[in-house]
Amino acid sequence: MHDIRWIRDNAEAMKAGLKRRGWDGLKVEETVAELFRLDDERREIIARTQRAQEERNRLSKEIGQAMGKKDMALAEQLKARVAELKAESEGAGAAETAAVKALDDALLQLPNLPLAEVPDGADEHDNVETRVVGAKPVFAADFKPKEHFEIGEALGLMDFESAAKMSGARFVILKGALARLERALGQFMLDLHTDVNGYREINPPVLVRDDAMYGTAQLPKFRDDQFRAGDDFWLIPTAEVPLTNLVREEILDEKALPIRVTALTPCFRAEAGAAGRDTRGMIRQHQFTKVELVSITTPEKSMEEHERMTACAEEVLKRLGLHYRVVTLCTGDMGFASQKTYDIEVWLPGQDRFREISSCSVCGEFQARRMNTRVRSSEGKSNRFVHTLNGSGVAVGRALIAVLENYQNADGSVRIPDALRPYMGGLEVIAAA
RNA sequence: GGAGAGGUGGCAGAGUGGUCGAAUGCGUCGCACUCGAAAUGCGAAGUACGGGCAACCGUACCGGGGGUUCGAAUCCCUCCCUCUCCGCCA
Repeated sequence: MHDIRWIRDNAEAMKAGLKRRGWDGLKVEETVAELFRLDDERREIIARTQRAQEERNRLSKEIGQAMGKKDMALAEQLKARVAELKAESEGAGAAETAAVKALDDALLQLPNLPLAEVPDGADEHDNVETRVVGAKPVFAADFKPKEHFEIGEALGLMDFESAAKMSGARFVILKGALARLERALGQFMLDLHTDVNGYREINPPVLVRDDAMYGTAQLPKFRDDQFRAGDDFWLIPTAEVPLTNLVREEILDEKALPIRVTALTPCFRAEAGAAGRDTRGMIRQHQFTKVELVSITTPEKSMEEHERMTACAEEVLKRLGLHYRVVTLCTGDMGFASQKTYDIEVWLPGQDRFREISSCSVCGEFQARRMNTRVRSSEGKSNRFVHTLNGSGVAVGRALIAVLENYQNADGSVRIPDALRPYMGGLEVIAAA
């Protein structure tokens, strides 16, 4: 969420930012003009309400004093005057509430603005490859690497049909060694982030209320992408939601920052806008496991933290011996709350292309404003909003896909990467029973 | 699910209709004392919004929302949360 005062003072920067986000020029002008109108209205109403309230307070105090002096006649006279003001004052109060809400609703619809260094572009084709790490695995000349679902199904350990019977499309059942492989990947990543990368492990709720979803900006704009649980809860689409909301409505000590937390959770996504995309296999599921990284920092440290977080996620792939590249998302491809995003894309030989396996974003104070999370200032100055960052470290389901495709053998078996063997009871190869 | 007790500043904890943004203690910051520190003494300090070039003024905030009243931290309703007992449950 943006600060209306900042928008007032930096209208041109706001407009330019929205245009870089891909907004139509006319829509930008209309939107900003409407914000100004709502804010003018709001301030005028507030001023009016306050004047009315001031008068009421003053007279009420006089009533108290009159009664103290036992001057009942004066008190009654004053009461009559306050009663007259009352209706006016109440109407003004209601108008104020409505005006504040109207402005907030409009502000909640605005995406975060891209940083200057973010490349301009319309969609994923304009993302910029920032670095490439490792190399494609080498297969025999006459062997065409299979896709993960072919490998999994042939092994009899990946079952889409049974999943469809009980839950429908976009679900999968992993069995035996593949079920364990997914568990191994999650444990491995969590251990890496806690033991080596300095994150604190959290086991959070996966059901959250509206406020939390507003805090990280899944609501109000992306309601259709979410799963509802009962009347009160949402299923989290990512552990970013509970991890970031850990500090909602807090005023933090600067000494306590940075806060680095990680969690392994199931994630739930309706995939409403993705009909027909990635329907085969387990690339895009309604339910998947992900290890998430979240950092809360001071405004000064967030950019540095962004690089650090991305490196922490990359370390997962390095240790698994997977080939990947890091791309800087262009303005048109970034998420709603992000100022700058690195995607990590892992090489999938079966698909013969890179696919996203992690996304690391710095959100500036965008989420902190929504959550009202601040850092206490040392000397006299007013408290500032913290900066928030989130990144996948990494998506477990997609990591499993990557292991299957990169470590497959011509005979249909799959070698286990060294880093995972301790988590697989020493197993070296997954082969058909 | 049933019964009861609570939710007040960074923390603890008074306050049951008017001068209460709120006693007191702890913690924090400044000053004095001290070679220095501790102890002690004195003093300072909430957040947000509106107005103003500013000093400053005003409004709101005692878990959230609504109500009663001339006036609400205080009374009523409702929701959320915490605790105790009972029931149920992985």
